[in-house]
Amino acid sequence: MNSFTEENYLKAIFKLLEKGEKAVSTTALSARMTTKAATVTDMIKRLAEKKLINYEKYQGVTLTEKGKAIAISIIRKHRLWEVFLVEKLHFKWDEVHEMAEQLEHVKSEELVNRIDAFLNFPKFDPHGDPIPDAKGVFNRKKSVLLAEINTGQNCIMTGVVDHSVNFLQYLDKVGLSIGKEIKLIEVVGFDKSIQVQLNGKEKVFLSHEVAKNLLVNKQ
Amino acid sequence: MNSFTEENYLKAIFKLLEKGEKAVSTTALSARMTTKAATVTDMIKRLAEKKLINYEKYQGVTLTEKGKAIAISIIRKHRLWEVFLVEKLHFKWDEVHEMAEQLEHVKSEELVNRIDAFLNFPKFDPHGDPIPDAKGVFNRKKSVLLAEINTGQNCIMTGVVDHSVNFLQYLDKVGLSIGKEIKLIEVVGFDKSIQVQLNGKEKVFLSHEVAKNLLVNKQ
DNA sequence: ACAAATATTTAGATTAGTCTAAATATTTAG
DNA sequence: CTAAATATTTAGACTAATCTAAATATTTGT
Repeated sequence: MNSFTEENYLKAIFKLLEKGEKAVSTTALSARMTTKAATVTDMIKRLAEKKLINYEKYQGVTLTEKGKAIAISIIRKHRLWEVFLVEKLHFKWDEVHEMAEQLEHVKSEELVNRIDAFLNFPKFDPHGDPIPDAKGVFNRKKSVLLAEINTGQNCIMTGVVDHSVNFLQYLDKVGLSIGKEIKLIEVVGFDKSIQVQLNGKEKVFLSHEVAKNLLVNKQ
Repeated sequence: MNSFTEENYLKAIFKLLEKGEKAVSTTALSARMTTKAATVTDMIKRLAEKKLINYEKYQGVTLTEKGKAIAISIIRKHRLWEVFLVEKLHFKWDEVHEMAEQLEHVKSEELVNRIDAFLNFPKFDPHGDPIPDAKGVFNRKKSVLLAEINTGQNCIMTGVVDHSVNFLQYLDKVGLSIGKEIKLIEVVGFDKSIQVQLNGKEKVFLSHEVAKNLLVNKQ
């Protein structure tokens, strides 16, 4: 079994690799982990020993398949717990990170899969980040706020920022729900309200306030 | 902050003290923690240093108020998580211990209190053990052994003494579970086995050994 | 009561994860 | 292209939690 620290290093390496570099430097990792470079060198030697990362002196590291699978499973647990904390325990989306950092290390595949089912297999966490499935497969695109996309862009609604009953009821009324296709027709400069087309059919107007609270995935 | 290990020692000391002794010996603790006596001596020195336990060489240990409060908070978390796992994720009551052992160390008072509310403030865990409230007060309504009640008495099952997988699986099979109504029909003098009626319906025979391991609240 | 048995502590070692300081390798700028 | 700047690794040390072996204290049985 791997320690919390090892799991955290693997997660950090995964996230840094996701940014595009082909290998992660000791310095980048030490910044991410808020430890010293010497500490990172020690740790990556141990992870390489365990065949969780590929490491050559002075050349940075990459994940092996085994290491990558562990990193993804930690990310899956982190994001599912975040959904649980927000949806079921009504925490705000910006309060859950620290708790999820601890919960992600609870060791039980069965537990995380049951949480997944309990939450009805969510695809995105409350921050709009995609949740890998039980096989480690996930949609790599992060969701963005509807208020931040360009005219003409086609999207799929993936979540909300504001979880208030009022807001959810409003969405229901205008016909917006998770999975709905949304195309941005135009932005009105005056108040930044927008006109969108739903499922290639009805067009509706949404205030900037509403657009700031809707998460979408660009298509 | 205290480490997982420190929290586990405090919990173990609390449980051993509950058994009635006025101090916990190094040997008792080493058996409970499955570590060596020498390891326990090191650890209790550290806990005494932190003023979480009272310790005098060769005299065993007791908990300070501070240590007791921590132990109770760990027990509260453990039992609430067990209720969550059984009630919400539909685990069987004999599958949840290991997961709860990990979850009990997640640090957030707010989290455990919200879980408590989410579960509607349960008073007993799935094994029938009482759950301390947010102030550390146990519901002291002490359940009694089924073996100790009188013929004709109506009870509600609240827990078990023996937590072995074997015993819990046996109970499952005969249809006994927390909350079940049990009426004592008769005691057979020969071997002290008993006949009980469940929920005013089916009657079943239980050995004295089983009756000695079932906790009930008289109605 | 006192020797044998048992319990407890001390001493010295190990591993994971961290640090600082020094050594070495790589990258970059003139 | 080489010297300076930067990045990385090595060496040596520290703490928490554990161990074994040895020393010491307490308890028990005749």
